[in-house]
Amino acid sequence: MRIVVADCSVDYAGRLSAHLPRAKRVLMLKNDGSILVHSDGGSYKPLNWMSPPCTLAPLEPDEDQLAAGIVEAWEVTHKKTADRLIVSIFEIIQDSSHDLGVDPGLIKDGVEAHLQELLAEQIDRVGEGHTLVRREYMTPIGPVDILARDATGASVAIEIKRRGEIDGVEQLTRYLELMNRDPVLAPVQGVFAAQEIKPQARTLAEDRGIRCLLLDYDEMRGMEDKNTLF
Amino acid sequence: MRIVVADCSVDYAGRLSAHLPRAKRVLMLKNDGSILVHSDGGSYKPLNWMSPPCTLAPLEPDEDQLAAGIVEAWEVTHKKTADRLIVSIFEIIQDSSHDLGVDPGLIKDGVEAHLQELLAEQIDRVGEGHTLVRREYMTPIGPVDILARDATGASVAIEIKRRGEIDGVEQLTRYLELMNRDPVLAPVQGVFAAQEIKPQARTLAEDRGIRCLLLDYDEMRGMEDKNTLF
DNA sequence: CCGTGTATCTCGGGC
DNA sequence: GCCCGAGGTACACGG
Repeated sequence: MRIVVADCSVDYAGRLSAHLPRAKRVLMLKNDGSILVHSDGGSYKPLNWMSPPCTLAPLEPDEDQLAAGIVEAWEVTHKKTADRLIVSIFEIIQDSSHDLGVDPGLIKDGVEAHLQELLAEQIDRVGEGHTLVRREYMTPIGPVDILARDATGASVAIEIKRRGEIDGVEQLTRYLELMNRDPVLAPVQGVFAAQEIKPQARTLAEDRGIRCLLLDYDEMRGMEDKNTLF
Repeated sequence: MRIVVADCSVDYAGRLSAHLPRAKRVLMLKNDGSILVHSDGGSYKPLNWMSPPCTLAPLEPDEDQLAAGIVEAWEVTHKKTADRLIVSIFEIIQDSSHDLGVDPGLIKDGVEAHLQELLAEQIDRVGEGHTLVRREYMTPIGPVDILARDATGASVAIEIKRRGEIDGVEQLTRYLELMNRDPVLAPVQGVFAAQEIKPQARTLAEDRGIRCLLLDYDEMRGMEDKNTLF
């Protein structure tokens, strides 16, 4: 990792063309050849960047550039696409390098995948006597989160969201339409399960005959603990 | 802007909980109080971060932490949500500050709007004998990108995307449903035009009788150049 | 202020 | 490898 603070301008050509006028910025050069150009504002997104895999090479400034005050220039090119980023440096204010080693990486906890896992284990939360057929049941337009059967053996397609909004109801509707054409599955009942269901989503779902199910994450996790600890 | 290279561990609690085990990393502290935690890999996204508006305050390490080798700790709290990020520092390897000033910002040359403009000019790409009615044809639920007529005079509604995905098909479907209720327009044929159409989107579109049209941006731009240069 | 649509999205998982 | 869904999405633009 090399960190350079410099007065510079930047030009990018790839999916779009973009230009950064001359200003003081922080350039972060990672070991994989990638580069981030950060200013003192914005959020975590750099003003401009090049994602790996890419290579950084020095460019020889021509006479015009030297006359304009450019003391150094870098060309960062992507290895697979034609993306190109050029940093023109007017002054280097700080330049330091550090060996950071390989990062152990982020450990995350508590997302949608976990909800799906829990509901698959506790499928009777969908209704008494329900049984799991499989998670991520594939259809030509994407995977249904959970396919189950109710006590009578009828198919139940379950879409799980952390926050249930209209998009999720649309998604489930598409699956249901397709699955109901399959004589082996039809008729398929839809269940929209989420930790929180927006009123508009609930209205739309119920209007389409889709059942809504609120999930209590803490309670479900508690159940799991009970199952695993004893 | 303060840049700290340090041996540290990080804990985050907010929408999710996350933990970064002890390792050498780069900490970028922006003037608005926000912080980015970067490693030497990944892309422009930090391992962890806090977006503005937020405040950074030093935490006094307790005995256990001091015994564990923590020499300093920071608490970064979001001003509106309950998000909290804690950086525990075992060793500071480098610490520097710079006044970067306000950045003039990125100047983009877009592509998205240009596609619509080009297709309106080259409307026969939709089909022989097609004529443009108008761009951004307003409906009660939003503007259709292009309304045209085919060689027989029948209405054609065109939705344009750079990348055609399922959402775009849904959007066009809603427009078509509405427009087909208007006796002046009906029947309206749907055309889903994009530089790239995902298989699932194509499947859904064709299932709904919507025609898919691949757009070649370079070719279309080339046509335009020919028109404008000579 | 909030919703909507886009993104050089990034990131992870399945096939 | 591609394709797809999710995101602490971020971000601009419109109402």
